[in-house]
Amino acid sequence: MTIDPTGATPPVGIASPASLAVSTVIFALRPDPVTSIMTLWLPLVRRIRQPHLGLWALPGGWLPEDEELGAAAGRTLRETTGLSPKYLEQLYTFGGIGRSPGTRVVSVVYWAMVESEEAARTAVGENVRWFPADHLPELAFDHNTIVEYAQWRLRTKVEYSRIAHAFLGETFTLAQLREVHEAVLRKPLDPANFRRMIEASKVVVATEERLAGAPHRPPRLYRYDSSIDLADQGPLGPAIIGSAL
Amino acid sequence: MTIDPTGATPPVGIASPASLAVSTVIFALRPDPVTSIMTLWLPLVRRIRQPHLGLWALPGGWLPEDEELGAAAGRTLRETTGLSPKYLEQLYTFGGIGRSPGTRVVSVVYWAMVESEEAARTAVGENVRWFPADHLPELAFDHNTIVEYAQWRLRTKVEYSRIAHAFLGETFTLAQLREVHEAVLRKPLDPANFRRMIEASKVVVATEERLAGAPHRPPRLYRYDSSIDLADQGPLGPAIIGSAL
DNA sequence: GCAAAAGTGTTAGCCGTACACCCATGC
DNA sequence: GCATGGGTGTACGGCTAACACTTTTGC
Repeated sequence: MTIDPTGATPPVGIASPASLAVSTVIFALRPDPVTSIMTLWLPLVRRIRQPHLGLWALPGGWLPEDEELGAAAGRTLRETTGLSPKYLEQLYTFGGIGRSPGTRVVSVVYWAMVESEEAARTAVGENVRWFPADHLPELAFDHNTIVEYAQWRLRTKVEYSRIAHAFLGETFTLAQLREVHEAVLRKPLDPANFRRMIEASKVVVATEERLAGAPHRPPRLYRYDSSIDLADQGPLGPAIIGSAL
Repeated sequence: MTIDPTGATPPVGIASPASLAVSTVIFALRPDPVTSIMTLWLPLVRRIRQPHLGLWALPGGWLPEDEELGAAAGRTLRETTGLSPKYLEQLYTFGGIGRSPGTRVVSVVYWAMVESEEAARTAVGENVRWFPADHLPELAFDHNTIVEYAQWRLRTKVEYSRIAHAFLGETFTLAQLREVHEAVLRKPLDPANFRRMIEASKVVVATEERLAGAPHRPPRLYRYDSSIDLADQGPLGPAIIGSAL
């Protein structure tokens, strides 16, 4: 009986049972090329090795011995896509035996959000490209499943926590914030009720500035109130917010 | 640039960056020895190796190359505690660099629930013991943090999903089901409103049997309706329910 | 009959939804 | 001034909390 739970000594007599990788599902809001409506997009990288050479996959890499899990997720996505996430949180660990041909690979997967402006700045090349989240090609490994799960998590979490501002810049209008919710939840929201819901949650504070230029009444700009977070994130805390990677 | 996200080939030139372990937080409901009120308990195993020799820890073990993550969690907890969980779900992956002296250990942690009767049958020995969840001793590694997080997950999940029946046997009274909710949420619930809430959710079906023996009106026995599960468990599905390990 | 828990009924308040309506700006 | 989105007011319906009340058993 080998009772050595989560212990420190490596498995005696067992040589490297599985390889440990870290991957990230990154979300950003970008306008649909034809309708201009904001929808969910995510960047993928083309595989330049076997297996699944040529297929699109989530950015990621192997876990170095001296790097924290979240830090490794942030680093690999910055190295491969050039993006700096505003929010990063562990999603799930995928370790199915058959998920990768050859050696067993266990992937600790994170999910992240980047601002729309940051996403627009990204270098898009032959091996990095943005895809609309609900029209993905066939991905490498089990990455289609992973993306599905990440989208589900994003949708549920937008409703009970207030993470939507991670898609936006420092200041934003309530219409922009509503646009985020609508894109994630894939349904229109009543502007009046949305305003009251956000005001009641107290997660935003009004600034004195207004956004001019449009042929309507100029909307007020708001700022996220970092001192308040109503969502009970649990004893682990809410992962990395801001560019504190 | 090593782009090989979640890939198949082991890290080239990097020898076994971290050891992979699997641990489980197991919950059961047992009566408080003095007040007889049902509260949350969990079984721990005493460490019989360094580091943290002698301290109590979560049951677990190393991940074999040919075993699924959930299966390994179920097997190790059965081997160390003799318990068969009725519900098992991945909790979180802990991989902090300093969490274990010596080699880097990444632990994929699961959480589980066992029936009260099953828990009562368990062999309790020198190296396996039940502890009340809110009066734990100092545990090995970061296991205190892990248990905290698991309790938080259990509390939140009891409210939006209907997993409380995993603590109970095949049939149960609504008072017993309410007792589960009260123990997990640590607050009393109105019997009348609880009844209506459960009936509205349609997760239980009434049987014709009643529980006699007490000096009151005998309560009706209910059964869990496996065909209905209102909680949106996401694309990954709800982990293992029943003894299908 | 009496105590105690099972089970039913009723009411008040809160909250999400729907929608009518006024406000302010560019053209 | 007119179209359009920003912003406010209000009323309805469903859900939950609180609690009175009836039912059914063992003693």
